Amino acid sequence: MSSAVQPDGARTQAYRRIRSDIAAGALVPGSWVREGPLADTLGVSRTPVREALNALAAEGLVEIVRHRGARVSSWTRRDVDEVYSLRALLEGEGARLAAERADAPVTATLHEHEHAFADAAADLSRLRAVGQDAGPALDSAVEANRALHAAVMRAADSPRLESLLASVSSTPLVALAFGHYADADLARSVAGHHDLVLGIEHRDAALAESAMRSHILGARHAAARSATDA
Amino acid sequence: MSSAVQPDGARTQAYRRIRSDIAAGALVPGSWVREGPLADTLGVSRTPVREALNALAAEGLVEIVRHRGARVSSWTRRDVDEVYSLRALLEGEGARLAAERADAPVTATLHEHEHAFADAAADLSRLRAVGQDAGPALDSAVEANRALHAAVMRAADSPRLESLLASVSSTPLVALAFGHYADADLARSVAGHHDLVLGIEHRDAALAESAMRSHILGARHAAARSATDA
DNA sequence: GAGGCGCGGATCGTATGCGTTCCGGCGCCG
DNA sequence: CGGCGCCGGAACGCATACGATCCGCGCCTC
Repeated sequence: MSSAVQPDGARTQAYRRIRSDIAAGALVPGSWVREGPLADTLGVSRTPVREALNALAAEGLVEIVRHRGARVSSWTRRDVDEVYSLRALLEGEGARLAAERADAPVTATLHEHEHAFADAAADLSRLRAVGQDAGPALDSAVEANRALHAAVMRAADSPRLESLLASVSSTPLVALAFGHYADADLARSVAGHHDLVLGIEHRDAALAESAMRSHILGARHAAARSATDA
Repeated sequence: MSSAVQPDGARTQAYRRIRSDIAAGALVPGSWVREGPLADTLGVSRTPVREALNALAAEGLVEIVRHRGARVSSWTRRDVDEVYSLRALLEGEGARLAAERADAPVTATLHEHEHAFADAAADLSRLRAVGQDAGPALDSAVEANRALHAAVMRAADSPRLESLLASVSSTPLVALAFGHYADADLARSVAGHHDLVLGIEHRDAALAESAMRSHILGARHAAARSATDA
């Protein structure tokens, strides 16, 4: 009846909805996510909702207890540290690979890294602009940041690495962290990204990996500030 | 009618079955896994089978195409390399953490690393024994190897790292690789594990990480020999 | 008054049914 | 003779139905 009939299935719809509700804070950690009510809200049946919950459980966003249901995962300080350590490890590796492979079509299935990195440079420019404007367009900074990281992973050209990273980055903490970004943090972030792009463009794997690692490990502290629960 | 009525749900049953069938080679890469027939074979309905397939898809063991079904993933040489690189990265990190945390109860939720590592030493002994006997008890070596790696990850005390590792180790390649182990490989493996345990027991993070990395990166070549498809 | 026990309600886990989508083969047309 | 469109069959995606399991609460016993 609407405009779009079936862009994607009901399952994906449920998945996105629950995910965004968690990220937005509408679903607080520890609260239960009932299948029935959610199905009614979305206008679908319990089956796709159930599958979406299983997918979210696989990513660690919710915990499922047999015959009890699914509840939103709680994040302790230690969990946050763990996630950021792993992100540093994985994204560092991604940056290293990106630097090594930049415009060096060694293996098959590679297309146009250089082109992909033109985008990355554009993202960096956007970040810089926001850094100067300071403040208002923070959403834009978040988006530029996300795009830059995505460009790096694309250049790394390692689907499984990307998948692993998604498993730990899916957390709403990444978004929440930005809410606690001080201006100094933002400046440091921009500078870090500068080194990162520099390292990749000059095929300096050590610089790229190191810059990415410090970028993430630095962000960890900003994130830690937003971890309130035990 | 059997003995056990409900040890665990039908979903887990289906999951294990499909997984082992893939590992055993009963399901060859590229072939389709139909929901209906499998449900009949297992004596359950399509629903739990379907959920099991989704779980396996999340781990990358099968690929699901909408309205077509699930088929066993094919492994190219490049996929194998990628998996082993990631294992080296993750297990290396695990070894590093294990060495850093060995008998140093800094954070909460740590119990008895030292005790956990008594087990690890025992596993190492078993590996050594097999190394000397050479040949016959290769299954025992596989098991000892698995136990040792598990002990390291336990000592690393990082649930998410463990989960990520499972995502890439789930592959049947790990088991297959041992089938192509030459005696020299086995000896190298034992020596590598020796350094690994040494590094952890002496809290030498660099040694532990390095030993684990070379152990895995070495095993990659043995695994590469068993990768036949394009 | 405190603790154990049984009952009712709610929710999940699985089974089954129906509509939709896609593939493979056959006939028609250029 | 080759390419294109239609049609039948099969499998999936989702909806719905039913039985199993667990929690909360009131009652009974000590």
